[in-house]
Amino acid sequence: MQEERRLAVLRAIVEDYVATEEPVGSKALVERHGLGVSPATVRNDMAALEDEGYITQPHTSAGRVPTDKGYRLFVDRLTTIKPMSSAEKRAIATILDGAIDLDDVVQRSVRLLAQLTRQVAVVQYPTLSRSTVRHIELVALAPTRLLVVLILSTGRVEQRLVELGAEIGDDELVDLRNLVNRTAIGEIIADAATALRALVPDDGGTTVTRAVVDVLVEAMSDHRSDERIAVGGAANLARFGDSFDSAVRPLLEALEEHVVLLKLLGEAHSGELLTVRIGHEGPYQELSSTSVVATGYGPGEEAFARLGIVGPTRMDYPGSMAAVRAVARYVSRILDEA
Amino acid sequence: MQEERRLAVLRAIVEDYVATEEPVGSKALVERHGLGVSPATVRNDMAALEDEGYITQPHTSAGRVPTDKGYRLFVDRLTTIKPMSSAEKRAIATILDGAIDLDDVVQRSVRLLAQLTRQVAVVQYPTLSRSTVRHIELVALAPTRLLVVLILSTGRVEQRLVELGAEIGDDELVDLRNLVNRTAIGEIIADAATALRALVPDDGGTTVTRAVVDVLVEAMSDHRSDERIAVGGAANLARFGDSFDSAVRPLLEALEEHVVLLKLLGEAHSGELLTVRIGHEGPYQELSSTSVVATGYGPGEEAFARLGIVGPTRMDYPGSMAAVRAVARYVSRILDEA
DNA sequence: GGCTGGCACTCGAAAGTCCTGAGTGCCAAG
DNA sequence: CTTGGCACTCAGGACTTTCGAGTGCCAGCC
Repeated sequence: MQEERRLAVLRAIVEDYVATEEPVGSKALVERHGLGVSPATVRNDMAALEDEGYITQPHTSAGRVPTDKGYRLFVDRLTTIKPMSSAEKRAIATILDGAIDLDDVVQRSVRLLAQLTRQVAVVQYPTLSRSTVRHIELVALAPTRLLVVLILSTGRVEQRLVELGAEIGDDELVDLRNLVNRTAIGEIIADAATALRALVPDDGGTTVTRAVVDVLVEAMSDHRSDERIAVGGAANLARFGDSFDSAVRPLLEALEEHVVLLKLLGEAHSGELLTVRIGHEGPYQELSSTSVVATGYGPGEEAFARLGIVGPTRMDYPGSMAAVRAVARYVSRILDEA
Repeated sequence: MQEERRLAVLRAIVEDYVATEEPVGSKALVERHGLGVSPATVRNDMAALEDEGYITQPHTSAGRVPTDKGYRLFVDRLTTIKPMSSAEKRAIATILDGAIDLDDVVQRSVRLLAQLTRQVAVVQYPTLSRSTVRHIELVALAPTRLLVVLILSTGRVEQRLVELGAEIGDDELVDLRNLVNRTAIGEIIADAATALRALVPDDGGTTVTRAVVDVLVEAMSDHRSDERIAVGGAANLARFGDSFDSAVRPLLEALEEHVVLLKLLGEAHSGELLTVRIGHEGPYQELSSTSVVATGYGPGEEAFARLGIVGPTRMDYPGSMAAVRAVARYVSRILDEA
């Protein structure tokens, strides 16, 4: 039972610290939370918690502050993700349902997430890798130049300009269009790419076909789009006027490094597991005072991309986790329907 | 001649202040710049400049700082835009020539501009309004559902999902595709929209045609894309650790308000005029300590979108102006070729 | 054994004080 | 018009003092 109270104390410390941004002392603690014991008792507990590494004192005579380990425990054992209010749910639904295409869904999600959590939100665009080919369109812009449009099952549209080495006639164009579509439609892009490549013998084939196939294969294996992300809510960083150098500056710099952000979000696994990475647990030393709350999303069981929020270690974890999870679910549902 | 020297003094003050971020005094001024007079003389000039409102003292006994009016004069009369070094020119060329499509051009421009100026860069996506229809594609996703793809002369691709009220057969689809393409291709989108609308009599027409036309017209008149912009280099704001509240915070907040940024960039006029808006000259009071250097860009003589940088009033105007102009020219040239 | 009140102690933050030097304005002389 | 000289101002840094929130520990109590 003392054990239980200690955890209660830790929870109280985390909650107060997150709320006030100031080290919390024993007296304030008993006043604000109704733990039925005296400050002295709490002090003993705090000493114990400190020994175990869950909290520290910034300086000798000040209140306690949770350590990364403390937050970890808080997240793992003391948090029940509070469900979103029905008003919030409705807001999510209305905002996301208004989206007109995939890009719009992503952009709306970012804004939404940033607003809900008042943190920096990051959403990865769905990756190509698991999507199938829905349609390929060839548009003649000039006798020797084509616009190749690749439409995928996720709604993503990739477009490329091709300079053919030679002229192409209308009939030829129709034939080619039929050919590539027959070959690729319905296939997962990896398979589509190999099938297309097989159309062109190693030694030759017509220059035109070769050019078009090359560009399609390139577009399909282009992992640039795997790395595309949308970022929003940078303005929320302004709230952390204090701790500017330690927390805001490095984060601000990281925000433009999409590779870094991707790594922070983590790998997209299947299943919908919510990941919380606290401070030093992350891969970047400079970001040791920022945490990441992220999860995968995608239609059905597949998680083909991730989304989440990035903020200071001192953040409202339950709230953030709830928001991230809720938005991910909604986005997944929308992708399901599409 | 005293008049001339006074301007020299103003220029020296601006340059020093921009470089050092500290109020500049008479003594330091004569030392660092080779004006062949004594500090006392400079002091007289400074007093005069202050009377006329070009500079002020932050407090009684400190150096002088340029006012917005001072910067204005500096930009208008004391600045010759220094041409970019050939190395810089080459860098611009290589980076922008590597772009694969319109979006990529815009995104690369933003990064480039941010790097060159070490400020926040903003690039508006080319507006729809002056572009023509290159091709319209209809893809059947399901018997009652179409993907409508609208390809414009700028390389922009707009896509919409349409729920038809009824099923559509293959032949019907081909006919419809031909019809809309015949009607719209080559037209400026405004004209294309009216022409398309004329296809459907007010009282009826087939539901399918009506649905497709509606969505096309909507896509063509969708001014959402007029408001699309790319932002980059927010990390550069981190350099202004001082003056955080006055300069960085409001700007950081504005960065997400694309409407605000668009207004800052200004209207796209034709011609390539470089606009500099200093501090309070801008439309937003909260941004009274930020300046904007922007210009229009676009193929040929038409400026159909704008790009520029946003930063503190205390910025390197000649350098920023040179970079903005150079990037705009290059982007325009690329659009010319495409 | 655990909880509590009491008490001496620590030490950061805020407020007060002093001092220095960069910078100014003005004046009389060149 | 320029210059050297001079008295004056005042923000910012260094130093000191004060204040109080918070702590650790101990002896007594349940």
